[in-house]
Amino acid sequence: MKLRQLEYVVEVIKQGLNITNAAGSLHTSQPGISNQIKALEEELGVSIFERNGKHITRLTRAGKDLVGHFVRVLEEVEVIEKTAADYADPNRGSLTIATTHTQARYVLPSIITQFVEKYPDVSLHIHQGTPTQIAEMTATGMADLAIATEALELFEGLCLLPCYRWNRCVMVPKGHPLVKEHLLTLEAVSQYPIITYVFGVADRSVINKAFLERGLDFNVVLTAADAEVIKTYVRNGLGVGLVARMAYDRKQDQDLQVLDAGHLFEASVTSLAIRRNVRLRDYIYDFIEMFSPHIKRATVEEAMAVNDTKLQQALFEEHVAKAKTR
Amino acid sequence: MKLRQLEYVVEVIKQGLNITNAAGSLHTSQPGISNQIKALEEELGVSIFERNGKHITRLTRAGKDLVGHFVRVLEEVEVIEKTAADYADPNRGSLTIATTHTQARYVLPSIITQFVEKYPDVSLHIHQGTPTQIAEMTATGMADLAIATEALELFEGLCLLPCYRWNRCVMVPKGHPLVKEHLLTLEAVSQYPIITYVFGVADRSVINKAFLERGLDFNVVLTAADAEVIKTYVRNGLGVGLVARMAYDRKQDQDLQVLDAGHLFEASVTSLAIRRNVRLRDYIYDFIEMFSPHIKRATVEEAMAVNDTKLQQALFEEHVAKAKTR
DNA sequence: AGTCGTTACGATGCCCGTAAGGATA
DNA sequence: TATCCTTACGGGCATCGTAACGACT
Repeated sequence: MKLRQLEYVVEVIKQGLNITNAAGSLHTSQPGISNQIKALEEELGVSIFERNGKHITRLTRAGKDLVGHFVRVLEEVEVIEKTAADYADPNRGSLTIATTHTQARYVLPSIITQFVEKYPDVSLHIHQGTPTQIAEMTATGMADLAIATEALELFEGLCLLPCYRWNRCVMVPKGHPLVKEHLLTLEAVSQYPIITYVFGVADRSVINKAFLERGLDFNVVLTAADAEVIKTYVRNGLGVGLVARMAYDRKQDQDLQVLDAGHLFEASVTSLAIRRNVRLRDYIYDFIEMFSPHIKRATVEEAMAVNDTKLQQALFEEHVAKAKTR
Repeated sequence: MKLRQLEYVVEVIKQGLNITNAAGSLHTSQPGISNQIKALEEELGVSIFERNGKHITRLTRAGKDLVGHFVRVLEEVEVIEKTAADYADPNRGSLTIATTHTQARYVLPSIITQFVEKYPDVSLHIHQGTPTQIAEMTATGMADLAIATEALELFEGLCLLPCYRWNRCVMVPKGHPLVKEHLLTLEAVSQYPIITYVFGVADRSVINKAFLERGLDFNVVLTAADAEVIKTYVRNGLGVGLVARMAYDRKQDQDLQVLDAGHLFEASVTSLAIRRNVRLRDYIYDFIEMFSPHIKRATVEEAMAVNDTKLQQALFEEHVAKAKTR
């Protein structure tokens, strides 16, 4: 039995039982995979794949039973490699962060700056996407960690850590009538056309919920996936922007006026997700702590060790309570 | 990284950091191991062993951290092999039982007979030894399961399942004065020289405890490791035998008389031990159930899954309650 | 002097990639 | 016909065992 053989089997399954595609993604030849899998099957004395003529149709019962163990072996091998890398050179390696526009544009820059200064030999990659894409990238191992406010909890195999609490603000052009309001109210805001996030980004549903609970009609004239686009239309006078508070840039947004809306909406929590059963490099633990100081290495390891779904939920709630407001 | 390299490292450690011995036990050459380990260290970028000139002195910090993972990979590989073997041919394979004389001679024969009839293609091995040896053989994987009354609980990495409860009897030559006693008492027994087990076998301490609690002097003239030896001296008139009840053989021991002593001593429990994190072949589960019908496959798997020492203890006690008297 | 690990070297055999063959949709 | 897996084959490379070397106890 060879590790390569296990990898091949797992990749063929990942590629939907297609050896050709697996060969492509593993940068090797079809016959190589075909032969190795056959050799493995012969050594084990059981077929892993059911073949109809010259096509793979599905896993055999033995195959289904075995694949889980294959995956566990390969996961453990990965742990070995990462552990060794940390001893070999704790400050060299790569870090891939999957995140949303909001985090990448407004929250991460200062932390990233700190991080690259401390770890100049770590090559950093930021993948931007929707919360769902982010979660998937992390679950499949393409990214080391995910940072987002939504949809991370949906993925099996991810370990979730709440980082910070945030709320929204209203952005208007200078001199807008809303500025004169003594204390901003939902009623006042609802008088104007609203520009805000699309659903699935930045916990949009919280906004709808707030208006609906007060029985207010509100007119969303435009939705966008990120605050920069929203701000552009606010500048054009299309309506009032309803965005995350951290999306306000003191220097670049001097032509806009910000009205805090923290008292109008339920706070949202931005979380960080990592794949379970993975060893993180030392510098990743450090990054996490830079990003969210209350999450120490021990906190992460504790959360990773919890396997029961209910306990996970309980631990998550406990951490939510500790998350500070940004 | 190759599985063979991981095996080599683990074996070298098992052999007390001696490559030469590891080569011997793995049936390969020293240079092969030396080179493979060096290749692994190079690939991982860290030294696993500390070398003083040309001698291995100890594990490096990285080595200590990594070896645990190596072992886990190899354990999982073993699970794969056993699982595959069960699909390939569920009734072919081998079963190695490590046990004491008492079990091997008096308890196992009937079960073994049943078993070989049901599984003629399983090659059966019985290793006899002291409880400590038995436990060690099982912990190191030399034996699939251990059956004994003592010392099994001392080994980390073993999963313990209570099988049955048993007690002792007094064996005397025909016509011995003790036979006339209406109900056997410790006082009566203590009047005669006693022949029984050595310490460390068949829960000998229970015997001492019973006499001491009653404040009785008792005279052990001879101790032996197994009941056959004890019976021989009883036949020679050296004293009365105090042995496990199941050591009485109706046919061969017709010249001896048996007096039950179940009311005089605390019952002992014979247990079965298996190594943790191991997949057992289907027929081994069947053997266990033949041996101890209340232990089903699910019972074993449940006990194996419990990792916390205290919970293990609790589960064990619970099973002890279910163990029947033989 | 003996034990033990490393280096050197030649032969074996495994594995990879290319090319061709056959089966299915 | 297009897709896809298998078989066949030749070249390259890793690995194994023997033998010699060097270091430590």
